[in-house]
Amino acid sequence: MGPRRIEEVCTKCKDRCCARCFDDGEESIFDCLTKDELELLVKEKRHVHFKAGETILKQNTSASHVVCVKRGLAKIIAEGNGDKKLILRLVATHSILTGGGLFIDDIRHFTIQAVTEVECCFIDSDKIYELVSSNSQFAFELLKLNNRQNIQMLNNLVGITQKYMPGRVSDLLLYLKNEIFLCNPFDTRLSRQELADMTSMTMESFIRILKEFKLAGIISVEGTNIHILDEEALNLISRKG
Amino acid sequence: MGPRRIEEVCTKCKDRCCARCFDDGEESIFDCLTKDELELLVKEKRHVHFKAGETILKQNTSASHVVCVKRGLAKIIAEGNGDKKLILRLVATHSILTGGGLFIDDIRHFTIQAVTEVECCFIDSDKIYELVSSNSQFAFELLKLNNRQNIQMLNNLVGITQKYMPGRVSDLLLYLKNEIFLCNPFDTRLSRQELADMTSMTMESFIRILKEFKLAGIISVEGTNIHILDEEALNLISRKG
DNA sequence: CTACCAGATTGATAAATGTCAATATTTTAT
DNA sequence: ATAAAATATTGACATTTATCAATCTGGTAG
Repeated sequence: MGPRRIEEVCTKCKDRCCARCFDDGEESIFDCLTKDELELLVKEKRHVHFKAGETILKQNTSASHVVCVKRGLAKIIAEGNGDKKLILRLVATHSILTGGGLFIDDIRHFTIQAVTEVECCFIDSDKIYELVSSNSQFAFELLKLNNRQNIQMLNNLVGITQKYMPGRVSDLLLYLKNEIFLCNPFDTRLSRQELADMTSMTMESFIRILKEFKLAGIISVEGTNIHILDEEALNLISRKG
Repeated sequence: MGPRRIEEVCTKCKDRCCARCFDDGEESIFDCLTKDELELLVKEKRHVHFKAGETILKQNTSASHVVCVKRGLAKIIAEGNGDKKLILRLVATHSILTGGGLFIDDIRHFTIQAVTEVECCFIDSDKIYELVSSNSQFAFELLKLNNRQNIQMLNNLVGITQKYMPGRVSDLLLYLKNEIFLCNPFDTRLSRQELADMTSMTMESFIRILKEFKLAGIISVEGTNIHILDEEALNLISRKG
């Protein structure tokens, strides 16, 4: 009944999948599960591979599964009327994604799309329901995760509604460096349009602000590669609005 | 051990307080609690009265309590740099308010302020922790409530970032009628500044849009009293952006 | 009743942001 | 390698929104 047994259930994935998905030292909401519960979770889950650009979950479809991203980078998009879209946040390795409507209307409230190649697992929502009922520590962890994500998104959106474009671009660059890529020259793999969609401005406006920052010596840019040269300047611009 | 016993614990409030706060036919996340659990929740809670304009909870203070609004209207504010503020939503009777940071950093992420006179109860956060641990149905209800509120706020903010002012004002008017006051000529009790803060625009701009709507015969306005004459027009403007 | 005060309204103007079209650059397919 | 397509950049201009100052309004203290 050790982890070995659990791993065998999923025949598709060899490396860090299944039980060990969530057993790599990173904090995880699954840490609190017993072996049996983990086995329940992992049984019948499906392992899926997405190419860059593919849609993982589509807004307004039925939310029968949650998704665990195992490898790669994905973006969470709120789609509005017309082709307006707002990228709410990026998702890197080892996150659980519910699509927003879990426990309520079972409708997804955002679209999730692969930025790079993405490997992930689909788990039945029902399993999550079961675990919330049977394991209060798990419910607690899920509450924490939800709250943390929502506060982050909220702060982000409040910034977008209250700051001028340079402040928003500063916030985005700092977010990318400090919360997503965790290193300094970083390769976003994101198009200008996608970066603009993270700040709620047009691509042209975004490019102009980026150019200003380049001319001011605050950053250097090479394709999708960004190097922050003067982080303090960005902090200042962010605070000033 | 009936409800009477529980009610006696709180000596301050006579009418629909304590156990009966949440026993009036409205759905409530407390419905799933046993009598004993309700008693635990209600013991040591404090009943507080606020005058219009007073701050109930202040952003960035420690989140040692949650608040149940029993009567009156309150607003939830995200305070930004400077005096910038964004009113995220209004809160009417019988809602539980956590201030946002529950279970995470125990810091409040918004300010809650009374619009009219407000009566509410303060409950120790610890009690909520205990109940989440001991009653999985309660954890579930709390998850649902959180998700519902967050999706609503998110949709609202996405609208604000993607629509021009007339669309945002339309959304606000429809929100006030359909989700807060639930009747048609309705008295908001909110100043022009507060209404503007709900749409992330300046007071002057808000007044101008309101005037346009008046001239177009879509609404009539008398002080803080608003009458929606042509809801379809508002829906149209909302959709169009 | 009168003078005051806060909130509401209006107008003129400036600033921020978006739109559209032209051009440059990079990527992809052949 | 070369052509075609997609993405990025730039510029001129239009639109949206904010800012600032002046005026109006209704309520209230004296």
